[in-house]
Amino acid sequence: MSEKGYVRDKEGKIHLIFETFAKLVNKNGYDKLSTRHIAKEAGISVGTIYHYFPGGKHSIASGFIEHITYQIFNADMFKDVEESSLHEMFENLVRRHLKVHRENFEIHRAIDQAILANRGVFKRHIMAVESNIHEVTNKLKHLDVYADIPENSLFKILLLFHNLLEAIVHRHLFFNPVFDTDEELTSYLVNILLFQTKNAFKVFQSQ
Amino acid sequence: MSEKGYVRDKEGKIHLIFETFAKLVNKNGYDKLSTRHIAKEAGISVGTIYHYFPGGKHSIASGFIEHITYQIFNADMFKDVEESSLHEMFENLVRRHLKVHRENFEIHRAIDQAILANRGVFKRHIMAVESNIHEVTNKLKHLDVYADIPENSLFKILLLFHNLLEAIVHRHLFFNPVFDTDEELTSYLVNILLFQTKNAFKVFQSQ
Amino acid sequence: MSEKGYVRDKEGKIHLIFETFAKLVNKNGYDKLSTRHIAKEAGISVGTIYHYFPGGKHSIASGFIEHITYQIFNADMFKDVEESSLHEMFENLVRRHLKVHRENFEIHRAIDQAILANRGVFKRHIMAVESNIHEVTNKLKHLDVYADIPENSLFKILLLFHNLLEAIVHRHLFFNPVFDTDEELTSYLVNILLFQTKNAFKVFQSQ
Amino acid sequence: MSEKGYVRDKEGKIHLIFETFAKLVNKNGYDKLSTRHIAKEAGISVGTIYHYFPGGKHSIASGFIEHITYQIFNADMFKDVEESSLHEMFENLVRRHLKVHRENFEIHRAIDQAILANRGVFKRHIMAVESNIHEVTNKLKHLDVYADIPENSLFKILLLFHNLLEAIVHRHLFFNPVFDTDEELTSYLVNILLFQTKNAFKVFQSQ
DNA sequence: TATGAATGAGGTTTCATTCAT
DNA sequence: TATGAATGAAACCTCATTCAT
Repeated sequence: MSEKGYVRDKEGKIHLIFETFAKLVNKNGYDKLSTRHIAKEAGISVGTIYHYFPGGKHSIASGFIEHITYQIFNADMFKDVEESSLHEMFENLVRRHLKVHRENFEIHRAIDQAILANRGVFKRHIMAVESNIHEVTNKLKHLDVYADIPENSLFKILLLFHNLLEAIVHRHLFFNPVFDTDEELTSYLVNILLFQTKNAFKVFQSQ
Repeated sequence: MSEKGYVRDKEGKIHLIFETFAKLVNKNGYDKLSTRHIAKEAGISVGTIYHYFPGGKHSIASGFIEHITYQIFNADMFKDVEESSLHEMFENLVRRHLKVHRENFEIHRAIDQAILANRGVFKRHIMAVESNIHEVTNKLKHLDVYADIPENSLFKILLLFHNLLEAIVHRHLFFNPVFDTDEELTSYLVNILLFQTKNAFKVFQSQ
Repeated sequence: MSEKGYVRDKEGKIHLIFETFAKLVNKNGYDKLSTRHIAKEAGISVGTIYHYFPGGKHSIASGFIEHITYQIFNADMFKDVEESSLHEMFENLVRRHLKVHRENFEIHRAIDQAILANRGVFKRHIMAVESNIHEVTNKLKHLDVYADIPENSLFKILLLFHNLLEAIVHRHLFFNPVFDTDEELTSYLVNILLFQTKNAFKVFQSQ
Repeated sequence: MSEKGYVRDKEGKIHLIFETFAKLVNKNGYDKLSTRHIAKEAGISVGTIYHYFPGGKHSIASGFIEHITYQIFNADMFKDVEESSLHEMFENLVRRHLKVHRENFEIHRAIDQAILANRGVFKRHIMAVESNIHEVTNKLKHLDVYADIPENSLFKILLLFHNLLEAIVHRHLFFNPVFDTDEELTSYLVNILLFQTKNAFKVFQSQ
């Protein structure tokens, strides 16, 4: 039994809980989820869950959000941009975003529910997003294309970008599916994102 | 007033239930809400609630949404538009939208929760929005400014408009408050809405 | 509107209620049955049901039992008996009895439940059986084969006969299905019934 | 005794629940019984009951049946049989059977209700009876008197025996009390049982 | 006669959480 | 660390029944 053994075991448990959480949410939705269900499905005891997540179900959701924030929005999305291919890049980005959401439809819906239902989750979500976008900013600012933009402006632009993307995709998927095809949605979004980008740069230049 | 202490008043009861629902949601949020609480607060029996809303809490939310859809988006918002004042009109519109949401913050958050949690509510919500926007379309199409737009195009434009507005405001209020002031949010939204409008008209003209 | 019109209407309502009762019991069992369900299915109001059956669900069950007691045990079953064909007659009788129960399986199970659950139903059931067997006795005593048996003996024999039949069939159908085929059950029952009959007559002759 | 006021005692809890179940059924009948009442009377929480009996009331009944099946029918009943005393043995047996039922009248009626009302209880009941009679068979087959009978024949004979006994006693007690005295019932039953036994052996010998 | 709105007690079940082991 | 028995509040919903209309 190595010293690290315990730690790895601990991480394994947490991973197992997240995994089971995702599995059950995808199956039955966030509502029907309970700590007991997770425990049973994961083959561990409720006590163990509370040991790692003292806040219970919402706590797990909170943790899970941090876990997947990167998946939704990261530096790779903006890496290979050149002025000429901006449109194309946005298209890929939107498509990827849609894909991620479609593949884990229930998970993302569940996260929205958790955020709306619990103030604590709400706060940790905001912090997770912010920290993630800071990370993205830090990675991008070294690239030539973004070198001229002040760091805090870049941060703000990315934040708005992220939010616009999330807002429209979630609205379409979870609240009001108004686009008949993904193509339609993509083209709509790309247009708006391009517009926002131009705008943002204008604002930045006038500063 | 009978000895039994109850009065027959179908309309009044339903109204009372909606009223109490709103009151309690505003006070404690949708999560903490139960049919029992509503019954107690309204001074009626649980049975009565289930008599009118066999689906319980979600059913009430569902009904309530239809009840207030008009408040969020209606023809008056677009009445006094003239090309010159488009910007101004959008500003008023956004401000009004924000105001409505701020005044009933918890209600609107609750509705989002209900939609995410329950497929039935989701469906009725979509239908309510659609029917409301149809109504708006019917009222606007007689005005000179909109006379040249085919009815189904006008409908689609308004629907996208409505969704964009809702998407961004809800995201800002309930998920990720990125604007420091309402002014900032308003200006951001007006810009995007103007852009979308121009775009929509361009699309329409090219048809 | 004839004077009889009201009466016929009344009988029609009662008939409708019985019919609906049977229908719903057969569909969902006695447990899941409620006055409301009957009312809804029959297209009448709960009030009407209570008007005719002030005791509610159990009251209907009670009435229904009287309604079908005859079906289970009647004079026709014993009419064409001649010493030689006693075995055959019993066989037909048992087969018929089984058939009646199989065709209305849930109804008969429901009746047993009602009798066990409610003292009033229990009492009315006993009275119904007794009165029915009295009727059977009265019809049979005029036949040559039964002419020599004193009326009260005939009554007692028939009562025991009825009970033995019911006891074994109900046990087999509702509690402990031990016979693999209906043939097996029939032969078992015929044997016992023949034995009981001989015995009964012996007892009677020795009186 | 902890400050929390609860003790960990799995076996004891289950026993206590059965005990309380029996107590309350005897007092008010199966209908009026609820998990809430049991919890209150037993001084434990509703949750505990559902922890051990996830199916609630019917589940408890189910368990209880297995618990008392032995009491109704067991090897001891057939131990001291010698050809000469067969009649006497049956008499004791019937008397004992009646006594057991009289002493727990409501319990046995409740069990019948539970079996009729719930398919799950029905199934577990059948299995319990079968397994019990298997056990009885295993014990008896070593005795000289039963040595000549093939095991599966002995099983079948005992099963039919058990059912006949139960059928007639339950019918008399719970559905149609036709015997004026226990003596009368006993003599009737002994006769039929003797007859069945002879029959069964005849069948067996002809095989 | 017939209706069905209204009652509210009471049933089943689930839940987050604690804590002795 | 890990367990899972125990809690008991509270959710859900249904029910028989009444009574003004």
